[in-house]
Amino acid sequence: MARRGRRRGAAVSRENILDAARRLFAEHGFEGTSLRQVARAAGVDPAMIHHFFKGKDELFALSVELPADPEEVLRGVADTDPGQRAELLVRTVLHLWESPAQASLVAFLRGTLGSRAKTALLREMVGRTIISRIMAGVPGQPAEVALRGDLVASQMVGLMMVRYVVRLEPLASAGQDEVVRLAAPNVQRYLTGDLFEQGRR
Amino acid sequence: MARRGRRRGAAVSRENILDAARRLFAEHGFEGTSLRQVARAAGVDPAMIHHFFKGKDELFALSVELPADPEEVLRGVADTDPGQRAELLVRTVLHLWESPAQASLVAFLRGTLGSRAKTALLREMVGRTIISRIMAGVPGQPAEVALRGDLVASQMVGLMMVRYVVRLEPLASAGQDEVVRLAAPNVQRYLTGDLFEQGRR
DNA sequence: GCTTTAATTCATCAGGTGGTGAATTCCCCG
DNA sequence: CGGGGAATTCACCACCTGATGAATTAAAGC
Repeated sequence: MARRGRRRGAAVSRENILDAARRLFAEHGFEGTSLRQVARAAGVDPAMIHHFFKGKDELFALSVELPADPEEVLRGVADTDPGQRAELLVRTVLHLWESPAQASLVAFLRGTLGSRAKTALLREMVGRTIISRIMAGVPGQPAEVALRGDLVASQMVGLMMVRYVVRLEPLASAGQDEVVRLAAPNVQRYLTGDLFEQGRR
Repeated sequence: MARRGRRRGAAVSRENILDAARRLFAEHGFEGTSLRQVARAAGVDPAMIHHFFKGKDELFALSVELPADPEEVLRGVADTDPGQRAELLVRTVLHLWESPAQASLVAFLRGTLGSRAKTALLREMVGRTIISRIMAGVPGQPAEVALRGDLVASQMVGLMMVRYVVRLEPLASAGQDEVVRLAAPNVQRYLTGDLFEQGRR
């Protein structure tokens, strides 16, 4: 059934492989996904993967690479007044996660959280690149701002995990606007609020 | 060097295997860890694992099983006035994660988040068991309480991820008391605060 | 139209995977 | 002290893993 040699028509196998890889990595993680599964899902011989990519690592890197440049996505956020930045930040992140990029993002998290070695990559990326952009222009001593950044990250990461990875209901099905309304005030406190207030409410 | 037959002295191999499994599952996740690696780390023949456990699944389940019964750990929390429950909740969870159980907990998360199938397990467990205990006695309509529970979970999960799995600095090294002071007010808002407040601070 | 280049499959490799059955050695109970 | 049962290792099994090199076919460039 599968004749040998080049197929007729446009050459789309490379993209098919990337699509299949995205899906499978998102479902089963990095080590839980085999090249043969990917090839089968893409309707292609396993050797094609090595023809197009150097190996499993490169396939993973290219298929789940962040489909959007964090700098670009967060540009608007960094330009907003820190005192009202939270709402836009939450909205922007939700928007990104509900785009076609979702499979890549889940795959990235699943593959990346799977092992300690890969987690280091995520730490560098989230830590230095993303957080620093989110915190740009926030007043305060550097040490304090860094701590605030981690706290913001903790809330955002938790939101992504619960809503998109674990999919806890009813939060997973809540509307985007509702989630923004619910979470933004907490994020805002981490960003610029009084961290040492006593006996609120 | 390794003689055949039973070793002299006390029989500790079973515990050695469990310890090694905990460590390796925490570092490399479920599929990233092989039985032979575990056996090697435990200084034992691979066949021992099948002698003591039914297979890799049971080894994983037993080695990373929650070392503390959620019901017991959260008992004090559920008994506290909901209006001041957040501080105790955060403190309790931090305490648990800084106990010897940490390796098991990280292993549980790593193994569990690795694939979609295993994530369902976590969803059931966190969703029905843990959250319902945390939210016991919180006033409000069931649907609203469920949503509040998910929000609390999002902050707690994010905190665990950032502090213990990804280990973002400076949050990872912050003192327990400080983290409680920083995060508890936000958790409290999710628990019993006004979720629809406008233009705070 | 011919040649170069890329896409595709096949056959195969060395090594790792989880798992099994039997043989050997020791502990513990009677 | 004798014997039953548990602990331990060995020798395998069938299968899957990522990877390679050569052979075949089609598209692209001239």
